[in-house]
Amino acid sequence: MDDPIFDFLSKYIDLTEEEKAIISDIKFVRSLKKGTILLRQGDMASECFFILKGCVYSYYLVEGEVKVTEFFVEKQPITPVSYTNKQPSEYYLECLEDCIISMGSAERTAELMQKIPRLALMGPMMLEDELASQRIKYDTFIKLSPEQRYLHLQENSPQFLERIPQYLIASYLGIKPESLSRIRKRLVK
Amino acid sequence: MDDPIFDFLSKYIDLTEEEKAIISDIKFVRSLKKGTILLRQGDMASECFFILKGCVYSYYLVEGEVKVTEFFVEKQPITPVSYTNKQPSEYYLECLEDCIISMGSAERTAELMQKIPRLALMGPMMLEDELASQRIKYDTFIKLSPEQRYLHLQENSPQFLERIPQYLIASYLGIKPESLSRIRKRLVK
DNA sequence: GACCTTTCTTAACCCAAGTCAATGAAAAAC
DNA sequence: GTTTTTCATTGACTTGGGTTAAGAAAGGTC
Repeated sequence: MDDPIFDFLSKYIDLTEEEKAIISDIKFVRSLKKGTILLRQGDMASECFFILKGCVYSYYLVEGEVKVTEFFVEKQPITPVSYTNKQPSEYYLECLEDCIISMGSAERTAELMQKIPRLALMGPMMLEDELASQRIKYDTFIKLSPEQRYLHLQENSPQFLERIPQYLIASYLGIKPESLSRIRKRLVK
Repeated sequence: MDDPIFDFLSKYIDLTEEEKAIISDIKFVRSLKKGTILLRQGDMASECFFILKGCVYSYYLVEGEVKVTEFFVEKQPITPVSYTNKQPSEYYLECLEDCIISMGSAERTAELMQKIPRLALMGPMMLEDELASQRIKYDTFIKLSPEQRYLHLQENSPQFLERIPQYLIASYLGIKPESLSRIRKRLVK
């Protein structure tokens, strides 16, 4: 059983084969085309997600302009703010590639928790990890110039540069595509 | 009993008078002079903090330059990343004014949890709140230009503009003090 | 008050990112 | 395979923040 979900869960908890079977039984997996919108600004998030294959990005639409805040790839969970705080979402979630995604509704989560109560222990651990990485992301952005941010991305997430179009990378770095082109040109020398 | 701590805790949990007495008994409060450093880059955080009075800020030192990431004021908890993940801190915490601060060590927290077990329920709730506000902070920074960030601060945290020197506000907004001066001048017109 | 330190403002000049427009390259659609 | 659309690059020009340096204003101290 080499499902990416179990790979992910094993970071937090050791599951027996029976427990894995229960999870496999309850989980709800969907194939989604590139361009599919998982969550729209203004909508309530009724699901959280786990990416089995593909790539998803989150963005705000500010005066018609896309502002990318995050890329998610294989083995990453996505818990929309809207799912947690029950307010309409401020941002979009969209598939950047054809994706295979496991969807988690409140009902299915409740069913899982009922059948495997100790799964609840994972919640705070995941929250802690999420908070730490969110803080690091903010602090990195603050500390670095656009050029340094590009180098940092090259260093730390080179896969992104290969599979994600440059105009979205530019937005993620807080600059325009033309500026990213120039930065790349500068760096070649 | 109008201690700011109980005001804060009441957001998450209703405490009996006995429980409040236990907390008052265990809590450890210190008066600290302006300029006191609560946490140094490279040090392990052995305490978390709750501000009863005063103002604290966090900053990185990048090539000798101060990069402010956060201001904390009355009724705010401060849980250093280093306290949670047991790694040396990457940033500093310093008193911006004379402060009265309640300090929380792992030992005192354990003692509290033992005497009032249901306090443990608060942990995940606080984490969730922290995560949401951290995300909003990042997203706001990404979405706005320096001038818009200043207007946003003026709108949402006007107290900061009164009690915090402008060169630290500038750093928090990601710009130099001279640029903030110019932005303010532009906006007057 | 006089002195010193810290903070804020202004001005001149520089540079990197934004804007606008054109072109080329690559990918998608037919 | 051709057409159409999307994406990336380049150039000319603008704009806003960085740099440096000087001086003004505000706060503390003796």
